Amino acid sequence: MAKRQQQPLLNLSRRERQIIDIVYRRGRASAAEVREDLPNAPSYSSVRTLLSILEQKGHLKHVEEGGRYIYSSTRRRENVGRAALRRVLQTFYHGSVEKTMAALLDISESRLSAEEMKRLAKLIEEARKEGR
Amino acid sequence: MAKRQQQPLLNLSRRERQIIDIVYRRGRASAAEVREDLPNAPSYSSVRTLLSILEQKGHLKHVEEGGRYIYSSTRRRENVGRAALRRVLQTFYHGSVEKTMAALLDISESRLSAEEMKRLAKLIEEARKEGR
DNA sequence: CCTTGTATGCTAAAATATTAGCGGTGATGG
DNA sequence: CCATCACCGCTAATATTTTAGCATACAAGG
Repeated sequence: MAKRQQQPLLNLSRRERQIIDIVYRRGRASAAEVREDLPNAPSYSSVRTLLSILEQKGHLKHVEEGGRYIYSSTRRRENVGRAALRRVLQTFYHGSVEKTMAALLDISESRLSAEEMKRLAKLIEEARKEGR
Repeated sequence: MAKRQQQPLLNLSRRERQIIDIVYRRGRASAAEVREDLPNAPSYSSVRTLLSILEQKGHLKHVEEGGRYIYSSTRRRENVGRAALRRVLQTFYHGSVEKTMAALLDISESRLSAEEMKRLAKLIEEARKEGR
């Protein structure tokens, strides 16, 4: 039974994916900036082509700014982030939030300040109350 | 400045990615099972070709079982999961564990039992102590 | 022992993705 | 006013991905 195609992002080609990733990471970017971040960057011309395609497919939009195009996503970063998170959750952690969180804490231990920890604890506490 | 290619998984084609995703999700799978989960599933034959390619590239391995091949990943699910999590963290949440966690709690609120919440709180508490 | 169903390997065609070249435009500054 | 620079749109060649067909093997059932 073929699944429905709920995730347009999962249907992108390799380059398209790399590029859209860069745009999300940066928030907004020109063709030149995208190119800077691309592994094995192709010609400037190629990057522009891909950007056009992504725009045509509805993933990106652009505004002209000082004569050049600045691209950004058409979808809310927030939503796409959640979808990506959900995917990781399902694919690698059997849907277990607990396991995912443990992993998350783990990969970032050194970077977490006491202050952040505190806020995290609070987040959990709140979710706990709400869930009741 | 072109970045180094640290993530072999980011270099896969569309179908390859979809397939490897399925294998991770299932843990292990036959060609027929993979095909079941593929959106817009191509022929059985095509799926097998892709599986061979992925094996050749070193992403998958197989064992014969009752006359057919059962595929699984060559890399530890754990490690790949973390890499994926790191990517989401960077791409959508500016590297903020706190924000990521908030989102994680958010997408799953209904699914979280009180028991789980408790364990989560404990996890945070422990990380907190360790981090001191 | 033959037929059927389910697999595999190998091969090649068809479809898509990827790349880059060319011509044109507008801004800048000598 | 002209040369240069940094863009963009359009087009087309090249490379890769994706698909499926065909020959074969092996096990199970009649």
